[in-house]
Amino acid sequence: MKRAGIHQIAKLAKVSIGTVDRALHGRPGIRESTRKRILRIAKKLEYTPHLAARALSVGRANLRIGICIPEEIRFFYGQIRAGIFDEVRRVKGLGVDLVYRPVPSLGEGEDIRIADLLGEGVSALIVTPGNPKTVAPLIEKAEQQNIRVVCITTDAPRSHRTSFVGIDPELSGRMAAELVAKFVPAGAKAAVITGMLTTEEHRLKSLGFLDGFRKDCEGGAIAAVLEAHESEQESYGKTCRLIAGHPDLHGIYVSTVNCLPVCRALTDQGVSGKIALITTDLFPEMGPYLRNGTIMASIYQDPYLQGQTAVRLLTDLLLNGAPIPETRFLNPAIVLRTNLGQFREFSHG
Amino acid sequence: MKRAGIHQIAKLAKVSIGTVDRALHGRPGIRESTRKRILRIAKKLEYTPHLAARALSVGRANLRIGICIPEEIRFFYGQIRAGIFDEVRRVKGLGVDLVYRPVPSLGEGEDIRIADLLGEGVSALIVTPGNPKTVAPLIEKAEQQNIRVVCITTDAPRSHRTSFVGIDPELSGRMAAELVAKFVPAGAKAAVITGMLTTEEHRLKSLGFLDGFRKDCEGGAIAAVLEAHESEQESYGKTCRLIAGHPDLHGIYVSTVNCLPVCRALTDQGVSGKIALITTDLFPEMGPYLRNGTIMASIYQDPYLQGQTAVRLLTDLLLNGAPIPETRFLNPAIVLRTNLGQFREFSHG
DNA sequence: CTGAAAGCGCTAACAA
DNA sequence: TTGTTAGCGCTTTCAG
Repeated sequence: MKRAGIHQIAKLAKVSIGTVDRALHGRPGIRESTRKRILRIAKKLEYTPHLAARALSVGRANLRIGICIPEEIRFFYGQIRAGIFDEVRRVKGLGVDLVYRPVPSLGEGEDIRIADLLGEGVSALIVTPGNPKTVAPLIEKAEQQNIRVVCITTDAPRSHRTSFVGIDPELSGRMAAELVAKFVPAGAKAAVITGMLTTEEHRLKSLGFLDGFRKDCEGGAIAAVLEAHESEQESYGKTCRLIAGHPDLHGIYVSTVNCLPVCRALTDQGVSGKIALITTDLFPEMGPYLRNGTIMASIYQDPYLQGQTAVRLLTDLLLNGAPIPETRFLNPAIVLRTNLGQFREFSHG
Repeated sequence: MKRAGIHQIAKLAKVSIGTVDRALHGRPGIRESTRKRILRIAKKLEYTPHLAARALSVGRANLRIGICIPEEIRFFYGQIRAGIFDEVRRVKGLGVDLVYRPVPSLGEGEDIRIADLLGEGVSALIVTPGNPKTVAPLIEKAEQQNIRVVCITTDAPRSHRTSFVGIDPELSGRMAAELVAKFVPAGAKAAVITGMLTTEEHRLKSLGFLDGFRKDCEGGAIAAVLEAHESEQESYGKTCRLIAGHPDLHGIYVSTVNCLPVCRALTDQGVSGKIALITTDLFPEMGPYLRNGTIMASIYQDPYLQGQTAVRLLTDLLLNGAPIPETRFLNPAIVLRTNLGQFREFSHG
């Protein structure tokens, strides 16, 4: 059987297609009773709009997605960007387009950018809130204007954003713990090097690791949880002291992207390969350390997939009316020496 | 600036849109010289067809993709199927549709199914060749009719299929080796349990493991490479004997999906958790063994992503004219206890 | 408040 | 060999 169209509905309702259109889209200038009637018929007929027809009729850009992410294209955000752009390109034919308003770095002037986007008539937003507190009101405002916002990588917890795409930080920590626990002997000591524990994400990763390690490693102990505050020097120094102070240390989990100082410290102290080092994310400079065994494995957030997924959630929702999950945790990938070449960071330059 | 359309071209070439259409699509009834001229103009204008318009005009099914995969929906192939169907649904609006002609099990009557599909006017094919030798000629025939065929999961090496989507078996083996090597002490013994070594895929997985283990595990040795021929009994029996005969065995890699007998053998012999067991793929029955540590990790082929990727390659090629890689190796995922819930097999029932 | 009609860019059938 | 024309299903504008 053929799919019902707007004409079909019009005929059954004994109105014109114009009226049907008004009813379907909540446009003004129609009596409430006729709208009800039309909607009922549409439902009965399981009407779904013909997207190609709509795209054709409305011309360019049926659904504009605003993007506000950091401009730093070198690694992580560049991958997110690529994932978003690639996915949008695939559905351009359906009238999807994007408005790219990046910020120079995470959180830098994002309020202005997002406010701009709201003014540009987008119907959806993808953002990495750098400063959730100041961004939250903007998100509220957007959602009230019926602009769906999807947070990516970092969430805006106190807002009513439509969805979040990213990884589950606690799971990241647990995976790291499981790997360490399997690599080290029972009763071993391990340590966590993180950013600032006041940051929710870092706190959860640590927590996940701590709890996971306690359960996975019989008789294991946590030597320390160090806050490196994303500082290279601090990271290096604290790691050196950690190693010196704990000759029986067998595992280290670095929960931030800032793992190079730790690698250098391990190398300099001559314990590269002796201590199971689990890191986070992936960028080219990590290559040598993964290859020579300093880094045993890395928990990879798959930024490209995050970008792709964010766009998919939105188009599935806005084009096909698919349900959208409130949060979408992606499966962290595990980077080893052998599969290094499989990751975009290492195969696409 | 606005994108050039068929009208624009017609005006510049001083012909009608009908003629432009003929030129653009290699339809008959046009002088070669005018076709050349029109094509040149189109190129200069960077003409890209408006897919929505095309889909609308041509009505249902602009690009029909034929699917011939095993019907066994329980696990692996069910995931492939889901990936394919989901992805097709997302571009249905662009006139993409599929013709599903499954075989009961791998290779069973696939020639007939594929031949059927060729007769049904599809313009692309996604197949899992069960018997590459007999399928290859059909693939040749299809490609000669300008039907692009993508092999999925298993390749048809001697054919000119347009692309292959799956994992690199050798890499699978290497990853397993890296994991085992990291889990066991130096000088440890490991074994491989595989299907039939005459099968290319099994041979390559074993090879990858053997070579990888030799390099990754200092002083390590391979205790045995057992062919279990996908038989439960054989698998169980051989594993028991393997364990009995090698008290110093520290690692086992099962390169087929048939890992349950091995798990049972390890459990029955009381070495569950003592021997690092790396398996392949994922299905619900593996859950308990992953949770209790009998299986240390599994190398997951991500069938859903394979299906999705196959469709994407085809639509990108046929709709957007994107280049298509001759082979597309996906990154095998690593299943651990902690991330078990992230996989579709365990979160979607 | 509702109806009628003109396209959107392309395909396909028919005319010349 | 080429031109003309009628839609595809929807949005939008202009009349009523």
